[in-house]
Amino acid sequence: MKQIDINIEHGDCLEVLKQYPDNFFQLIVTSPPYADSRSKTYGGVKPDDYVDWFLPRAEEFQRVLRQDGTFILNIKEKVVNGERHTYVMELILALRKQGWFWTEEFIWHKKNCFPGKWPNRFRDAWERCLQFNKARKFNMYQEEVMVPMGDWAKTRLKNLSDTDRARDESKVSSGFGKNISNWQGRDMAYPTNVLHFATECNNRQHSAVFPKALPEWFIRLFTKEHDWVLDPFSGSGTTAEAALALNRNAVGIDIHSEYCQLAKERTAAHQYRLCEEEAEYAADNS
Amino acid sequence: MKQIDINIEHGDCLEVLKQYPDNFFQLIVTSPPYADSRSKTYGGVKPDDYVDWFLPRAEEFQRVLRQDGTFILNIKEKVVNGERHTYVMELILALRKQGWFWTEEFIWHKKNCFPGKWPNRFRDAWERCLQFNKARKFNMYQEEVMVPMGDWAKTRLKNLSDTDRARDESKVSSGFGKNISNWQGRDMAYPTNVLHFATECNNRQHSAVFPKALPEWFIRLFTKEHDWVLDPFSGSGTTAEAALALNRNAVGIDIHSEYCQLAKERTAAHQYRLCEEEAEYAADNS
DNA sequence: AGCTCTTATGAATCATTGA
DNA sequence: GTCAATGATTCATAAGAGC
Repeated sequence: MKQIDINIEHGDCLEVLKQYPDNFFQLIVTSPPYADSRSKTYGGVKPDDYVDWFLPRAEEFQRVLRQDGTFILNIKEKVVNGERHTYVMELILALRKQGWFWTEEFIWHKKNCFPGKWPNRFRDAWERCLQFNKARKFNMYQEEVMVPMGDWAKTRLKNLSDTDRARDESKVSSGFGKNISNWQGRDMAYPTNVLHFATECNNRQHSAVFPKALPEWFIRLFTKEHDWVLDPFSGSGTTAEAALALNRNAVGIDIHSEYCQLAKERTAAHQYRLCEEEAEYAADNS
Repeated sequence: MKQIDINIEHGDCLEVLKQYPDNFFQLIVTSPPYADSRSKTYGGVKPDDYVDWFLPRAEEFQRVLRQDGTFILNIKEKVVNGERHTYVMELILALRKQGWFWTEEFIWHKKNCFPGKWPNRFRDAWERCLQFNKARKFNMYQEEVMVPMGDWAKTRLKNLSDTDRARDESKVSSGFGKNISNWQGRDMAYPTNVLHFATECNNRQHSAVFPKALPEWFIRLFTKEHDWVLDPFSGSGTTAEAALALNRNAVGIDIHSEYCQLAKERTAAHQYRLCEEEAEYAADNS
């Protein structure tokens, strides 16, 4: 049994990452400090300065990420002066100039978003999860995140009608046909690019709204066991905890020592479990 | 009873709109032809040329829109060469330079999105509905789109199948069950900025590009009866039909005469109904 | 009125082939 | 080599039919 490592590092990821070699991490998944929000607790980058602040760090991310690795950026633009700020749009364009491929934009639909009422907008119930890659080919394990198929399909597969196969011939102008027989024996379907996760509102001391299920989903999709996962804005260590629970190695970096302390405590339990298992394994094989 | 007008105009909106005065429309809601490399399908604007093509038209939109009016743009970027093209990002930035306020981005979640499987991406289940305004203050009637809490909860609970529960990974403490208590005693709730509409797949001759419910929602939210609604890329007239059904005046413009013909036919039924009602009204008051 | 079962089809994407 | 057309892949919804 291979050892699972976990490093929680204190400092600015721009500096800390210099210790890490090129092409090291399989996945970077992070929810960086949002512009200006929580300005006291988290450094407080102004919306207008956000891109300039982010880019040098993204350059380090690109260096330490493997060629077949993936970078997931969970972000949402703030409302400034009654309109959505454009720093996320600008960031996407700037990251592409930096050499990243903007492969996809997942939507995280927050089902139990914060209540509230404003005169000219509704509650914000979604965030972006931007997928960037170093190359067009990257590792992806789609089967790991399959979801139960709709009830409709299940009942239908019991009796396969003639017309279900007939559309192969009667193709429409688009040249689209279907072959329902492929579905037989399956009760799982591939998900879409809209993710449904409830925000965790546990009244811990940290205000992170990042539910563990979110990094978990991307870790399962883009890495296999014993791969290395990085969260350069680690906060209370949700990503590291998720990685550990899935038997991946993890590095979490945060500029606040309190958060690092918290993250270390959270991951300690997992490490203890892993050590136990290792000891058992060793005993069994002695 | 005031007369409801409907104009379906044939031509390029860039030209046709010149006949309309400044500050005329209360709402512009449209789903423009998406960028497409194939030139035959719909005018065929190439992704790289999209912003340049769109901007002069947006300038006309800005002229004919009232100060307190709203412009809703339903759009989604295509995948080009394995990554999302950036023309929508660039368009948002360009429209802001043109003077528009980018107030909000609604997400249209298409639950019955197009099937398919690919090695490095999942099915695309959402589109953007970008909200632009001429001023920070604009008309908005939030009560008109409130969702009935009781009914929704009831049907939701009734239809809550096992797969629904398995699919919603809201197994956190704040999950589905807990929120039910919050609904007690409340009939209506404000929606969020995530909209759920299925694409219409009726076996008619004309296939609606977007479901009627989508323009309907925005028309109810941003206009009152007898306001003027514009769809500059009208297609088969879904927006005009929705506007008419809600007792709003509508103008639809499309560059294809076949679509204009179709739109006229669709709206004719509504106009007939309105005339009938008017006649009755007149008879009652004679 | 309900309920099930049947059927049509949708702004999709990718790899390959052909011009 | 670049660009355009073709074939292969696949799920959720509503409308309609039948009971």
